[in-house]
Amino acid sequence: MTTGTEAPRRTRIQQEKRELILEAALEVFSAHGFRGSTIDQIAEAAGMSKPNLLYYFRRKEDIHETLMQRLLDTWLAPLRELDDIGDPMTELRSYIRRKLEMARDFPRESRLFANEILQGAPRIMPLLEGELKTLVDEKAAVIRGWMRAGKITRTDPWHLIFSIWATTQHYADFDVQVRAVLGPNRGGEGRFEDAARFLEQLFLDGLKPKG
Amino acid sequence: MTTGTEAPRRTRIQQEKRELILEAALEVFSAHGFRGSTIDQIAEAAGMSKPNLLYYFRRKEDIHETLMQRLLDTWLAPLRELDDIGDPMTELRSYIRRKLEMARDFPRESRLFANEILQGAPRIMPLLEGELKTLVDEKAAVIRGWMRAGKITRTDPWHLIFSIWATTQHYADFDVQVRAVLGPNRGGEGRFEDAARFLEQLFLDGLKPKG
DNA sequence: CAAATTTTTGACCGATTGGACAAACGTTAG
DNA sequence: CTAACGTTTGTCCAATCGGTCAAAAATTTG
Repeated sequence: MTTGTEAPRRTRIQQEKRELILEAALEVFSAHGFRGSTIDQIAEAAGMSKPNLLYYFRRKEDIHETLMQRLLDTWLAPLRELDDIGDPMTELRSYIRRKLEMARDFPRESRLFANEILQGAPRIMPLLEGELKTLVDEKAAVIRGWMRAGKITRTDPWHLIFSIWATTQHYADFDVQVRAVLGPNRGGEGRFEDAARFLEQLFLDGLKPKG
Repeated sequence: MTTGTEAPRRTRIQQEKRELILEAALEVFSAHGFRGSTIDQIAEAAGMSKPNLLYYFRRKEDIHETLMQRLLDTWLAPLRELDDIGDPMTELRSYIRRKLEMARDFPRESRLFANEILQGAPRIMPLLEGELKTLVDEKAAVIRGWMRAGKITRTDPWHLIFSIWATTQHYADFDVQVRAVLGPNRGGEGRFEDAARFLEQLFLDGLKPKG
């Protein structure tokens, strides 16, 4: 009995070109959404003809699916690293910081994910209800443990996680709005440091155990 | 000299049908995005034929534009109500609550807006840099005044507003994810009350002036 | 080198899309 | 009633889309 996903067994050229296509597709999909993007756009961004692209990915959806699969792994990595053993405040601080760094360094990935969820997550619903829920429940239990031990203020761990997701990803997904509102002076690269300072104060001061 | 936008001078039927179309278009656009939606889908949702719909709105973009214009007014209403004179804590609490209520009662509007921003706000960029920035700057000054007066903890007012937007709108835009993670037990209608409690604690406790 | 294999391309196809149009149908005011 | 005006629809069109295919070009393998 072989596994469902067979060994790909790809050529050197196949590996390279597939990477090229995925990079181009990330650019295009994150900017226009799945239906808003055309194979031609992706092919042009990847520097090849449409039939050539379709030689590496037989369907448009295959590109998107591959992209989403890769994304989810790296996307949830910061939460996976939240460690039961570590100091609660330090753990939460570095989680927030890592999430904000991802918003800064991988805004396209964030927007790709946001697009998918906005449309009702038609392609990753099972993952949300399965892998993601399991992970969040697990980490919520960790946080709840810290609360029970009096290390941090008691709150709802799930909504705490949601609010960290929301605030950090906001700087990637709503980037144009953030920059427009902050204006040319404060909207430059420094906005992420300002955001980091603000979020640290908001979450960590708020979570300090009360006398 | 007349204004740029002439008086529409519409029939009773025109008014009714245009409303019907806009309602249907909100449903469709918010679910699939602009490019992901077709005129046929909107026409069917509005219970009329495509040519008939095009009799009321000459182009697909016109529907979207009308929808966005209406949206922005109601969308920014809560922030406009933030009152210099009122008690800071009360004002912020009701702002957060109102925003969360909008996420609960008008999720389609929220997603329509999120979609537009995600795509780089191609159709409302001037509004963001103009009207929106002006409003936010004005309210940030109000908040800063409260901070200077020692009524609330000092932080960055702009990022405070961003984080309120992000956390509240998250419950509309990422609704499927929230429900998937909370599961059938906690993901029901009660999730908004849980969120309200959490956000109140997060923001208001964090903003209480320190001893 | 030469055969086998992989990669690339131009031409093409059916389906879908946004939109035009004129004719048919309804409504309303005189 | 009837003429004028507003509304609705069936039909059609050009453009775009995702995807196919066979043949040419390039690469790998023996």
